[in-house]
Amino acid sequence: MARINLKELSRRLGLSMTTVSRALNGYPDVSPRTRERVVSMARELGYAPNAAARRLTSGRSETIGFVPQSIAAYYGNPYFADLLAGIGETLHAANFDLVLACVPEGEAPLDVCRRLVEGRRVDGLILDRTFTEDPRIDYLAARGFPFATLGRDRQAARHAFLDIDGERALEMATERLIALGHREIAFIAADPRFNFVRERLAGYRRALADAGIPRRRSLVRHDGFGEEAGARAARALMRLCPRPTAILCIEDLTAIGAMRALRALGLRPGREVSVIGYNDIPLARIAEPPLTTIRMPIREAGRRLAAMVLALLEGAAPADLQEIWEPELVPRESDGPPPSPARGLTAASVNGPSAPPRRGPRRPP
Amino acid sequence: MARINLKELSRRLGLSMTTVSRALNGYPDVSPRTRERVVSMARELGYAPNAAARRLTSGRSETIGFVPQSIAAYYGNPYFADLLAGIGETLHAANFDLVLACVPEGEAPLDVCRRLVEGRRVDGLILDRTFTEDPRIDYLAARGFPFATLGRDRQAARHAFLDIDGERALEMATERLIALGHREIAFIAADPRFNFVRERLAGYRRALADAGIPRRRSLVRHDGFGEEAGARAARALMRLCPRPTAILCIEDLTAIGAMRALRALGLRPGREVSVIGYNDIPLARIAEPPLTTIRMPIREAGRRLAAMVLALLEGAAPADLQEIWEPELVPRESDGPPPSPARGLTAASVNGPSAPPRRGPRRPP
DNA sequence: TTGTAAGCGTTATCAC
DNA sequence: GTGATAACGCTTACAA
Repeated sequence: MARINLKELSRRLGLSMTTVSRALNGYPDVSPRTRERVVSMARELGYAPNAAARRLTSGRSETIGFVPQSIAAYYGNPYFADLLAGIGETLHAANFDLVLACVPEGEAPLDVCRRLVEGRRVDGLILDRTFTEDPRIDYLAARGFPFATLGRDRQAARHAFLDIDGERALEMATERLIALGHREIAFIAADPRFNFVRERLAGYRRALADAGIPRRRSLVRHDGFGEEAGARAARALMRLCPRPTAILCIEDLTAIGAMRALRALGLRPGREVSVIGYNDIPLARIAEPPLTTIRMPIREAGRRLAAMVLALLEGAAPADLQEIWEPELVPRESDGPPPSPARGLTAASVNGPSAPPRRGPRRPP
Repeated sequence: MARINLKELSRRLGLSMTTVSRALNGYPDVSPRTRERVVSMARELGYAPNAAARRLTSGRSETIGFVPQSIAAYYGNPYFADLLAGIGETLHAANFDLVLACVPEGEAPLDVCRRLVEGRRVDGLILDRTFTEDPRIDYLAARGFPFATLGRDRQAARHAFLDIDGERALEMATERLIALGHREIAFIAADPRFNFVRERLAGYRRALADAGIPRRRSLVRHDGFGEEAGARAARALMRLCPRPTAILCIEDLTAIGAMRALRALGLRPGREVSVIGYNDIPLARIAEPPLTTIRMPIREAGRRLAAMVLALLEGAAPADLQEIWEPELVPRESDGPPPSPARGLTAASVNGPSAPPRRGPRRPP
């Protein structure tokens, strides 16, 4: 089956390429009869415009790139598929392609961005897990290239972003622990070059400050993601004096590793030591004990990010495309009052009134 | 910074576009001095060829598409990122882009393939989780379009594929249970339209047949993926008479759900009832008890699939690009002899000699 | 309402 | 070795 092109299609119709093109692309100045003839013959012959030609002429690639900081950082994170599905489904509806840029180890995400931008392979980009000093952002912002990030950063004022408020999330989690009576609250964090890590640290610190609890540096660790890191950090924390009675974790697997290490030390998570995770992966619900954690509407976030980039291409101003969504704290059984409560609160009295009111995320139009 | 194109670059060099193009693309008939001048000035001016123009002229898109049967089927599966990373990294090295096609619910994967193929958006495709009757395959094979699948199917003789041998995996797992003394062995499978499900069922049946154990239809269920499905299926299986003493599962989350349901019934997984999973997700190692399961080198598989498609574009014959890799059984603690052993075997005597010799996967050249 | 013709930025085919 | 020049298949002023 020889592929048919516009020239051949219009020849068979006895029309000019111009008219056929216009009929197919929905321009108004074509008579209804002509349009109908064109459309039906195009369908019959299986005509599909050559994307390269269309892109060359129009100057638009109808493609959006997604450049993860590192796909490796998503290993074991079951929500990567969700994020991609959200992005992809929105782009698909707009007839855009999604190019997934994989940054191999040893290569810089910036170089991958460059290749995409300078070769005009994409019309816009989506970035995630930005660094405090992120060359991708400097580069794109300097060129005025359309892009949106998942998460805020220092330059956020200048570009589109969607942040699921990690600062607020850790503030909520920390407040919850404080209300339960904890005062020695540890945080197993990760590389603070990640903006989302810094953000969550800020929430933790703010809650402590608001409660008048002095910070102890040794309670904050940067062991990072995964179960092993969590276990290692928990063991180290349990050697401190005084020992923390609660541990916040940068993500659920870290928390689950921490809980495992605690059990191995004869400490029951949720009783002797409280643990709170982040992400609400499926495992969180069935962990022992079920993990109190933070839920993020990640699929929805993917959709919105894609919609933001498309809006930028339509001329929207970045300043109008900046959203911060409220995360949701999911109370389960891995936290509770400290062994010798400083105040007389129960888990119930905390779950009740201070359960966070859920503000639904704003939807794309 | 105005984007510079070939015309402008050659004007500044005082050379023709032809020569510059040839110098840049490594053609032999350019003098070394000229090439050097061209390359250095191109770098200096930040010249990057326009992808659309290049694609239009060359007829190649330098893009490979990946069309998952459904991204939704990967939710909660932490290895999706691994597969993509493997594919992406190999394509990147060949200077190819990866288009991830998301098939929204309600749309047919075939239509997504069509769009990519007929718009010449991709030079080749990678498919996964093929169906027994898979219109994507019929379509691509009929057109002679280059593609490779993750997993075999009925038409496998005609196209490139890489299969991590699910039939062998389930045969191994079933043999292991038989050697431990089990005879009532159940299988919680999934929709048998998936070739990988049928394949695994075949391995299960072959092992039973080889051991002279008659099949019982009620021992095979098709509840599908995820923890809930596993729990439901396990409860149903435990109502059977005689009750199965072992349960094979289509994937780890299913197995973990089954174990949960068993515990709720007062049955200890690995003691009263053996359970074996599939995939070796991180959770498998830390489940209670740690789950015996099948490990797949999924990242490596992604790399090899990408390499296969690239080889097809170089003219390789599909028949030379068909590989079946040996999976690896990871023995842990969720299986053991049945409560009243038919024969006197211990778990140790099974783990020892019949632990599968690992044939390493063949590597891409 | 329809048609003509000029690009878009490359690569490939020839000559020189 | 190098350089005109013609595709590639489409969109879009501009004309009719």
